[in-house]
Amino acid sequence: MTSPLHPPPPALGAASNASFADADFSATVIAWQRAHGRHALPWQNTRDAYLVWLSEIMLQQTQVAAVLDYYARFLARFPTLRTLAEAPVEDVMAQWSGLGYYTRARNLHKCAQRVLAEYDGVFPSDPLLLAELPGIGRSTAAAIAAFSGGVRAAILDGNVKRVFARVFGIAAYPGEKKVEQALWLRAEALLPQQGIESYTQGLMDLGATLCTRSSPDCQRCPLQPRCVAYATHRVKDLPVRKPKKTNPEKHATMLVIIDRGQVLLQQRPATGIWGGLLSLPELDGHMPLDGDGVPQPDHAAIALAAGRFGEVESQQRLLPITHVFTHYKLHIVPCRIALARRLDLAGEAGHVWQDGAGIGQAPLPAPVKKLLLELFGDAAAAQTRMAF
DNA sequence: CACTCGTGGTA
DNA sequence: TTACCAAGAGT
Repeated sequence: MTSPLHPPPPALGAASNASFADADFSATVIAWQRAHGRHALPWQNTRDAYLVWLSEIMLQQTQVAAVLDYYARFLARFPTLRTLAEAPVEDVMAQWSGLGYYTRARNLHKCAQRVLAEYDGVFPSDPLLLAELPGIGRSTAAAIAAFSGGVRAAILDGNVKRVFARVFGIAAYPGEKKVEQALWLRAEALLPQQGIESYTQGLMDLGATLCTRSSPDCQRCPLQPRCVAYATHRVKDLPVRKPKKTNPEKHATMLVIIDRGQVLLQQRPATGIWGGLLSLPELDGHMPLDGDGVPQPDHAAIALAAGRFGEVESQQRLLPITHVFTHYKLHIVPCRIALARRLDLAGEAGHVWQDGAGIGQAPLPAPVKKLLLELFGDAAAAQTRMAF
């Protein structure tokens, strides 16, 4: 049986780790980074662990272009670790609204509070200690330690996995435990003795700018002479794709209950999709299926659900929205409901009336915020822009 | 360990 | 349009 790794991994143990050592590899990456890498990103050219940490959390599974605006706005609102730790979590969620993976925002807040309480507001420099903090895993801990403290520690993010898979010709799915373990061994063994910051940034930059998933620029790559995938014409086939599975489709009816320029919002549970965000109340219970098997709530069911909040004056089905997640597709049928008389919300825990003008600042999921901004017109959108 | 968790860009 | 997936972590 042949190993998917190239060259075949030796027996486990410290000695096998050392067998991957290759000073020329790191020297090549470092030289390339200093000449052609990125040096002007907002979170670079600093050793402030707060600035580095925030960027690393935002950049988890999120591309640089999507982070830039959020990073600037977040720091304008929370310029220091203390301001973040002492802020209400709702404010943190509002700043994160639209960026996705909202557990990151809750863990960010928790982490700030723990660093303040346990480390007097100063991040530890040891990656093992960093990795014990909420939201910081092994790779993120290494990146923070390397960039903010010059600590020699290995990262293993999507960029590194892709570069390694190609350069070393690793023809196995990197998400598989055994393969990932082997990748960590290489990552540790290839670390340079000097210049950990340039090396770490260089791996990220190579993956992000040259060794991209699609249409990589091998002609400009400093690792091309030693790239197994390039030599064997397998660049397009590596890294091995994740085994695909068919994603389910889900349906939700959202109630857009409007009264006197306000819309009714409901706090979502802390866990699960859009955890901890505000959103529109959803219609639960069984709904009759139409010809395509799509649940279609009838007017009576909608009126019954909305009746908890007031006397329904009118209701109107809005255009359906399809929102695609990584692992399923959600079909939203929004239903606009006008109230003739509003009941008080005592006994309706987690519900709140939101001014139309404040929608842009509310901690809402992206599709819900988009829908409401359209419904409430340019006034709410203008208010959003003014706030920044 | 397999699964969950957002959003926007790309082909 | 559909499918894929990017500076991963938590469960």
